Amino acid sequence: MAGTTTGPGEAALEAALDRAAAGCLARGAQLTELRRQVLKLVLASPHPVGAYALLDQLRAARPGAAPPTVYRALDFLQEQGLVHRVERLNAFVGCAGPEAHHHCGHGHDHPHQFLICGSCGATAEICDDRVAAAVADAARAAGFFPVRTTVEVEGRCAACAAMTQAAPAAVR
Amino acid sequence: MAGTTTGPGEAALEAALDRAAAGCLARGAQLTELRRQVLKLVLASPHPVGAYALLDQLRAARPGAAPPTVYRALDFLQEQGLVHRVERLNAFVGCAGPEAHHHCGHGHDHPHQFLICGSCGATAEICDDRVAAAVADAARAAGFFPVRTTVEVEGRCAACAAMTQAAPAAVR
DNA sequence: CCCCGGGATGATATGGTGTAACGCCGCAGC
DNA sequence: GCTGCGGCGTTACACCATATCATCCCGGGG
Ligand SMILES: [Zn+2]
Ligand SMILES: [Zn+2]
Ligand SMILES: [Zn+2]
Ligand SMILES: [Zn+2]
Repeated sequence: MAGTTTGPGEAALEAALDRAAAGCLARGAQLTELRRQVLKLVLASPHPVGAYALLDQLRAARPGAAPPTVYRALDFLQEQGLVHRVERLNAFVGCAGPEAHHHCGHGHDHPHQFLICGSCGATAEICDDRVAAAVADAARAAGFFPVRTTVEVEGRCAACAAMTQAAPAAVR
Repeated sequence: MAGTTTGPGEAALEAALDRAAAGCLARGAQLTELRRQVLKLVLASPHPVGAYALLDQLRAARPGAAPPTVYRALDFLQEQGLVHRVERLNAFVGCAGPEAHHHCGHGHDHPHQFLICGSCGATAEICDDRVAAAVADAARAAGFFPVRTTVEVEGRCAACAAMTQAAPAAVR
């Protein structure tokens, strides 16, 4: 195994960044060096990462970086569908499947849901059309015109649930 | 009409507070004067209200109030299912139907979804079982054990959508 | 009566998150 | 060259949330 919880390997990471840059160009936008650096940090993190944590890491390469530096980059990356914000955590994650979603018919502003483990912090992105449809239906039934939907589920991931059952006392 | 966007009338408000107090007692908790004041402020607001806005209003009655004062009260009210937090807004709203939900089989920790108008700020709470079921199914299908679910839809309410269509330039 | 424990509140301090506003620079395009 | 615009640096500020310790009250035991 190359990296268990350390994120993707360096080579795969650079390849993903190149793909992201190409996608931006195709949409008439530009993945600048700064934005690329921020995206790299987000993708390299195994868990959602706060803006100020990104800022700390970013300062290694850019000593003058300040909050607006990273927030502007994150806004851009969100518009490009490369990064999502996790509202419950005030944190950011790389999109799990920017090109996989193209394959299943979704653009760069695709519906998504998060499964957040309250025990280990792991956050998984899923893309369930039934959920998206149910939410859109319920909203329209109330005379509402949905634009953007946030679905975040807090609970236990499979690994943590198994561990809790095996050794309940080991948590604390 | 008693109050269009000014929230419920004083009498209805006090009645709701009395019902809330009775519900708390039934669950072995106590709606103290402070908590009752905070709940009253939340219920009186036609829109989601931030903790510091509540604090400002609360100081009229309690000059010494500080952030922990209002946050502790809000935590209690959330546990009692009398108030919800809107993650996207970092704000709080009174639960739309604490006793209506009992009627349809939900306890004081009931599933709910928010429809947030990005134009006028109006936030409606709905309780759609199909949405709740779809989210729970999707989570379990991924081997995840859901505990608490957040569903928040940003878009346009019926009134704002109609207005935008009638006079597109009137927004700005 | 005194002591004690727990719940609620008061009070102070600090940390975390996000944005406004201004200015500079480089690069088209006229 | 001037201008418009996008990207970025820089400063300052506003808003959101929690940690920590002290105090008060009130019911239960000794
Ligand atoms: Zn995604
Ligand atoms: Zn876990
Ligand atoms: Zn509710
Ligand atoms: Zn509206």
